[in-house]
Amino acid sequence: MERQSTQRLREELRQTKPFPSRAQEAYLALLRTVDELRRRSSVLMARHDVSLEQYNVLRILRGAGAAGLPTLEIAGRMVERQPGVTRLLDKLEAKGLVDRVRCKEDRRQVLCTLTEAGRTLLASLDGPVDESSQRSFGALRPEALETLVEYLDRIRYPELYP
Amino acid sequence: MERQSTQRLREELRQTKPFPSRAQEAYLALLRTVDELRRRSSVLMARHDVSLEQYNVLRILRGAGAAGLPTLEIAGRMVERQPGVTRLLDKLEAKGLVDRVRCKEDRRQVLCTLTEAGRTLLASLDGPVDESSQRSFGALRPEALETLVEYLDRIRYPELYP
DNA sequence: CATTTTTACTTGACTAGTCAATTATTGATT
DNA sequence: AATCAATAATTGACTAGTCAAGTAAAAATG
Repeated sequence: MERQSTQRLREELRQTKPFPSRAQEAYLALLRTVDELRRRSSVLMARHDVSLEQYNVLRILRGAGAAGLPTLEIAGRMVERQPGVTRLLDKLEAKGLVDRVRCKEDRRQVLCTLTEAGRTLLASLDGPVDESSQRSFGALRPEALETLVEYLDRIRYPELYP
Repeated sequence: MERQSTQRLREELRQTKPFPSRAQEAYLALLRTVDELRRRSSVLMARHDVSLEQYNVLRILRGAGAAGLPTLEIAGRMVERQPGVTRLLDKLEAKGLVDRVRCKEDRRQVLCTLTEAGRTLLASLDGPVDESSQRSFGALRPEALETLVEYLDRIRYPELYP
């Protein structure tokens, strides 16, 4: 089990030396896994001429409903920083997938909403995305998935788990 | 018909629950965790004016020893594609951390080796990197780390775990 | 009120990554 | 040997992300 996966990771990296520590082995496995997952879903998005990151923005906006969301709020729900989100929105607006309107109540904010085109594009991606996700995570039982999420939480917030 | 109603149901779930499925929750947790880990180590590298990616190239070269490695071989041990590695090497060579010499036996290849400066820089990062890694993964017991690596392996190779 | 501080977003200058096309060299095939 | 295919690396044109600095509007303060 463990020995097997260590072996495979070593082969994958074509590395002869053992890992300096288990922690670093886990770190590399994390990087590789996320990269692989990104690649798998990017293929789906590419067919609709949006990037994975643009897709994530669209999905957040759909979750927010008709009221829309200000830019900073979108950034808060993503991994990226504000400037990156502004630039993503620039592109999405140019493609007609998102509307941006300066908020009447607070003219500093810019409210972003999905256009009809954006909603349609998202809808056509729902099936494929879900299938791909099931394919990737299907090898883990629900309890394993739960454990995985807990472990990842611990890594992100080590101070909460002494 | 059937398809539409499941879609509607899914959308309803999305509004009430934060995650449409455990798989997607795990996916997001993975993205966030890797991003956080990248940030933590980037701070260390930044003090020596190299990026995390440049550091990874240096470490691979150290692992390869005095013989050095051709560009494509470095790329093979990383997450990135060749063009990205060429550009990373451009910057590392400009900083005097890496030497590049066209290989005598096969003039298509370019052999890359660490310079003394590169070796010194790496050495001074060893301690901090290991500490940071222990801090991040310290919240997981060794058995948990093993399990984590195994789960990640399953995600990358779902077909091997039916 | 006028002034300062904070907030929301944008822009500039960078690093980094991708795919597709290009160059140089090696190897294989008539 | 002349040609054609494969391989190694690079370059071009893109997307995306970062920090730091700038703009504009709202809130807080004196």
